[in-house]
Amino acid sequence: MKLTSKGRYAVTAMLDVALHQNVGPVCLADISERQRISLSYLEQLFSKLRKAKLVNSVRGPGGGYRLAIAAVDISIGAVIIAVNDSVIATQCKGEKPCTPSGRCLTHSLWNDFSKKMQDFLDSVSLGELMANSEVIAISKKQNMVQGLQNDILHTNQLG
Amino acid sequence: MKLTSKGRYAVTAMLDVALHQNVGPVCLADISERQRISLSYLEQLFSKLRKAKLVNSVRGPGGGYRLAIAAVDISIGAVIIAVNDSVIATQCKGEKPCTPSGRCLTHSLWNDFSKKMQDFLDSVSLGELMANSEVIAISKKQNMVQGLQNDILHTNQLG
DNA sequence: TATATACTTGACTAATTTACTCGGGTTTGA
DNA sequence: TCAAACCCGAGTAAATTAGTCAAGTATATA
Repeated sequence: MKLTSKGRYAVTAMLDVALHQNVGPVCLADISERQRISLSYLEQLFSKLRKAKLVNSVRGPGGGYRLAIAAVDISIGAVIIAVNDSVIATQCKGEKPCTPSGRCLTHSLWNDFSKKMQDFLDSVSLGELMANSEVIAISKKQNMVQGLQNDILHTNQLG
Repeated sequence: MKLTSKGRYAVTAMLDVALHQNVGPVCLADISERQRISLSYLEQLFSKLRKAKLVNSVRGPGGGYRLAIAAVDISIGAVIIAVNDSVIATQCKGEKPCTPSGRCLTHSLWNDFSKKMQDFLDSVSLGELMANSEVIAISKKQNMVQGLQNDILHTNQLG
């Protein structure tokens, strides 16, 4: 599992699709403009995302991409793995049985962590992020209204 | 937050120190041999780990590195950040107020995730990994003993 | 004090990956 | 038909990784 800006681009783009797909397929040109990612790079990323069955493509004018499944069913981990083709082969798999002086143990400890990491990334979905943000947005809005009301009250009391 | 093989090397090396420091400071040459990481590369990594106050160095013959604090107090996140000097500056920080058409929202969603990720990495410590592994090791040992006993019983019954 | 051990630092480099460009396709709605 | 959009592969500059080399400096110990 690798986590670089490539994965960030992919997740960002997927979030963009999730946010805009209610008005039909989302075309890459729009994502490119909104998220400032080069069109050709997006093409490469979406080629992989499509092969991973995370999005469906609609060709021709008015076409674009749609999520292949619900946003809540798409994990961040799946998106990141989809665009990082080379799976890191960390563990000393058979070739030379690892010096008994500690290498295997350290590797197995790293694998423990790697597994935890994977589980974590699989447990967070695009949909969850969006839902969280809605809650926060609503809460912020309420605070603003509250603040405004306080201001009005305050003004009234003073004036 | 970036997660590449550089971070893996750093965590692996720190685990090696944690596992061997009971017999005094651990020198880089030993880590290099056990974990198959080039000495010079380890020097670079430990220079950063030392600056991050995660290890202390002991110079001269018999010297090496020690954890600066207890293994349970060193998070994987801290180790990874220590060796990745360039913090990814994802968020559109002020420069141009982000097109209102969606960029800011997507970025803030990514930041939500990034925060979760950071919290997760901060929540796992070197010590925790080691403790887990001990439990697993003991359990494996018991299984082996059990298996051996079964073999003996079986042999006796047949012979 | 001499000396070997081991950390410290910085400059340099090959290999790899990332992020991107270019130039062509193909599909399809209007 | 035509233009919008996906599709595909080759190529490439920039960045990063992983590593080398060559000097140091500090210090335990003989």
